[in-house]
Amino acid sequence: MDRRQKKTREAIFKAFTELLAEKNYNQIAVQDIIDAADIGRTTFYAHFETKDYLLKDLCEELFGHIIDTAMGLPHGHYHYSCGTETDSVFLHLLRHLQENDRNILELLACQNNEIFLRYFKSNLKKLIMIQYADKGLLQNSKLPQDYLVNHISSSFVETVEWWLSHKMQQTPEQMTEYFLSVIEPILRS
Amino acid sequence: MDRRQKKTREAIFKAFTELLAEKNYNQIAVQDIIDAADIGRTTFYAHFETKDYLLKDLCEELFGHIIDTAMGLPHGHYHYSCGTETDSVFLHLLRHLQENDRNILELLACQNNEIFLRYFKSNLKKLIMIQYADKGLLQNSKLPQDYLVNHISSSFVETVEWWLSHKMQQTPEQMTEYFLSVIEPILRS
DNA sequence: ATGATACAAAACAAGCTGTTCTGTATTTGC
DNA sequence: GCAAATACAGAACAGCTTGTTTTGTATCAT
Repeated sequence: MDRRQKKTREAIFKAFTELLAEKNYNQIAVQDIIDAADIGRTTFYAHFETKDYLLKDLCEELFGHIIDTAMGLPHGHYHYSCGTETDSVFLHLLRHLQENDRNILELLACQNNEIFLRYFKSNLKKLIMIQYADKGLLQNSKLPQDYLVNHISSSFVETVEWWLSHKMQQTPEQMTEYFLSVIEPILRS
Repeated sequence: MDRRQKKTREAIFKAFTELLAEKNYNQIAVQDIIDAADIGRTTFYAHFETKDYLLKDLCEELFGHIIDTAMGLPHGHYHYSCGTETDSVFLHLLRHLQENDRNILELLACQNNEIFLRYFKSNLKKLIMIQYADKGLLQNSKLPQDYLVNHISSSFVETVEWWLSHKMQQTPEQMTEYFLSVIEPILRS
């Protein structure tokens, strides 16, 4: 990709992220992003058709990255103690979040975080399907599988949200324990 | 309250609700609401400072009503078999939703439903505190109480959302069973 | 009946949007 | 290295939305 394109694209993402940390999504004008990114008006519209598409692209880049690394795909950054059986993907995810990779925390904690949480949840579902379906844990229950998957991913997202609202004072290990103690009893039923 | 005020206020709510059923919140202009409600421009701004405040007021009226009736407060409409011990408040709520009181379903199923689900969840928390805290069920667990309350209310909201996404083909009783089988194991721990 | 209140209509400045045009800088292919 | 392609800046634009102001009319409460 053209060096210039990449540069402006990231400048827009950066400006947008910073604005989201202080303002509501609805209250951010395209003009604000243009000013903050210090680019020409034409340039923005050359990259993104509209503000909504910008958000969509940002989310895909963000959560694609997060989920990929959680699934152990190579990404050239330090891999914690993954590989251990007891180390759940969820602990890995929480550590990843704590590291605040790509300023994702600002976005998850900002107003209108529903937008990001929705993407987060959507990507989590895929992850959970892979993680649990193989082991047959989703079959044991009397509940419909998609209800269960939805419940698990929602619960994880809520756990993250709760963690953020408590300023992440708990350790990732502690949060994993909370989450698992709310989820595991159901899988055994 | 003045008869005229009440009339326009409800005309605005009605127009807004109908617009939300077909359009995204962001895509609805104040002008659209004014046109749909068939009122003067000045009148709208005399009632609501901005579109966001309109939404806020609508939510408060809506969920205040829902939660009040769920808690058994008198509201002059048919009360199902409430009073029975096994009849949970949640079943009552689901039946209430199925009845589609005040077109709340359109709002919960529309785009940008996060706005309403947020209010829904917030009101549910109060309800759950009252419902469970008295019985000491929230103390048994090793989990922080507010984590637990958050988890329960979120799970209920997610249950409703799942129900809606499946076009409410399940009975309220069935949905209550799903919900309780996901929640009760935790309360017994 | 009368003063207060709610509303309608129109006009207004200000701001945002998305596009188009012209001209400049940078990159890529050869 | 040169030339064509590409990315960008700046300005100007029509169209729309917003929130306010002004003037005048209808309805309510007492």
